[in-house]
Amino acid sequence: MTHQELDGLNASLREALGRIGAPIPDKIDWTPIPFSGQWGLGTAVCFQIAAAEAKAGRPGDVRLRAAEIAGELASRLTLPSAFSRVASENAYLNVYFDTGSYAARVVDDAISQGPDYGRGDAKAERLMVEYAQPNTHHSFHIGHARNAVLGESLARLAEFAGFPTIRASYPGDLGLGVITVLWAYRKFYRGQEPQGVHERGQWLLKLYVEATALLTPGESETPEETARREAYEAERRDLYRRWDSGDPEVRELWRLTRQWSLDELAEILRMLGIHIDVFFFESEAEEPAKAIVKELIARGIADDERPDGPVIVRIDEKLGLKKEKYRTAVVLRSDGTTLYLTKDLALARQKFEKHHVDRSVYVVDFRQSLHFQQAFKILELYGFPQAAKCYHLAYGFVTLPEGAMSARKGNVVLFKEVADEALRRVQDVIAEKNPSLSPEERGDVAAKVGLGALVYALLSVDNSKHIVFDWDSALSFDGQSAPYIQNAHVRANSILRKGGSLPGSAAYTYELDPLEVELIDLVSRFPATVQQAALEYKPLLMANYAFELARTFHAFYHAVPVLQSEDEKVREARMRLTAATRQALSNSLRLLAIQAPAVM
RNA sequence: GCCCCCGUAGCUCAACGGAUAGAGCAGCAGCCUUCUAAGCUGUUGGCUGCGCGUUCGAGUCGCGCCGGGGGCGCCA
Repeated sequence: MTHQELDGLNASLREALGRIGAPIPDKIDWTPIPFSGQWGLGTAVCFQIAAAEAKAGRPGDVRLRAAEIAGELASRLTLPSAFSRVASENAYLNVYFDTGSYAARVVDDAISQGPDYGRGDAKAERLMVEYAQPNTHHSFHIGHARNAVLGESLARLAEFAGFPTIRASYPGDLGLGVITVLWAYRKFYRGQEPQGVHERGQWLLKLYVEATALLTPGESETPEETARREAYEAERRDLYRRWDSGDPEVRELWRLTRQWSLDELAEILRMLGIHIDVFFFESEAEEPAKAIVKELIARGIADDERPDGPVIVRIDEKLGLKKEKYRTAVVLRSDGTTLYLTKDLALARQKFEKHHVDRSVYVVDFRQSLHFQQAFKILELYGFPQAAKCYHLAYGFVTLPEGAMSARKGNVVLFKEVADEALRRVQDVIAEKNPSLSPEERGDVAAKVGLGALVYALLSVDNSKHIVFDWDSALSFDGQSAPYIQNAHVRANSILRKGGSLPGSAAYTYELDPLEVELIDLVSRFPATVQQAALEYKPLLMANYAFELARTFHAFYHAVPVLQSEDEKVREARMRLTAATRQALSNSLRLLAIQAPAVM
């Protein structure tokens, strides 16, 4: 649907409205008609007109009158050439495309544009997605995976939709948790270093769990235990001081162990197909954060209550709100040290000024909603115009059936464990379903399908909802799942491989099967879905689209012969439709950060 | 006390203010000498938490309840 065609259609409609003496609305919305075997656009303007007439005093039933208007319009509308038929149905005015020419255009576009099919026009605004920001000295669990996958899919969608896009990560590399690990390392494991990227990363989590147990008051401690714990606690505090003052030995150990975490993170990101452009470290935000607080005080936005209190911003008061909503935020402790919020303000400024970001998306769990609302409002008060385009993509937790995951208690499901298990399960399925695959192919397919299943399970639930992690549903290979979509891609691929060279063009002038029309319809909607998913920051829309497309293709595959078509012209047209579908499937999966294997 | 999120089929979830609220899982009945059965077809299943309002039209928007979760001055 081009702008010219839509304009032409609207012009004819306005003319027809004029002829029947009806008021002409400012804006006419056309939406796809619910699928009925032929494909077109419908508008509900008749409802609006009938409602307006009723309001002006015309008696009678609005719905009947709308149907009457639709009927009159249908008989008087001069149809632009792209359309073949106009009808009044359920008081809607529907126009139907010339299916043949439209189908050919959709299929030709998808095939000729290939991996770029659906790419949006370049946009002026620069967008940054901040995600994959786990704390160091921990290991990457399934909740972090939800974050990483959401952010990556969003970044891919935004980029493909036309936004210059920067991927940013903000690891938390300081704080009591980090110091706790360092303490345990120096106390019990000095000089040790497990071999293997994941082993080292996971080992730090083990240290953290052990240390936390030793430092947490027990239920019935003996006096000796209490004394020991308090001694440990004093050591940890001392270590924190030494880290803070820049003690070379402590800093060196911190950097070394931090690198272990970052190495593991890099490996996991590689598995997920994620490349981060910019790393911001929390430990590097301290000074810029202090600087911004000074400015906030100087501008009268922040109130300095030191030495009796901290530096605060009374946000509601500054905004003139009567009810408490954004409340009061502390931006600097009374001892002059910064907080998470302070660092986020400094980080935002760096994003705006150094990276020239116009839209800034933060993929962070929903518990931090107030934190981000406060941060965005303070940025607005400061005067950053980009503050209005800061968006917190809040997502719900991944919990276990028995309750929340807790790194402290050590009951976390690590991403790597799930990935390994996914691989094992896919290998089993391959052995059963497709034993002819070579060992090399098996490994490759298992990685794509296993990880794909996990990624899809995390993306196909609205980000506002919690996910209860369950091995069987997270690694489901049936129904609404990545393997189902990948399998549709593989089947299309298989047809095309057997069909020989793809015909350069084909006509859709024969009587199309309803499944062919539906397939063409879905393929044609891909570009609009990209835009909507990117602009609304909702990878879920793409996840749903990919499933719909795969489902329709599977049905088509069973009901409609392609290579076995008796008519050569029909065979060519269906081969091209299969190729167009394969392209839309492949592009959709790519935007979900899921790989599409050629065989499975 | 205030703020935010969620409530749709037995379970897990979809649905630009628009046409008969849809999928998957689970259940039941079928389909592999035919392009990969990780598939397809059929079938069972609903006062969209409750009430009022706005609208030609509400699962969707507004207000008020109920239930669940989260957050609220020196944690991150």
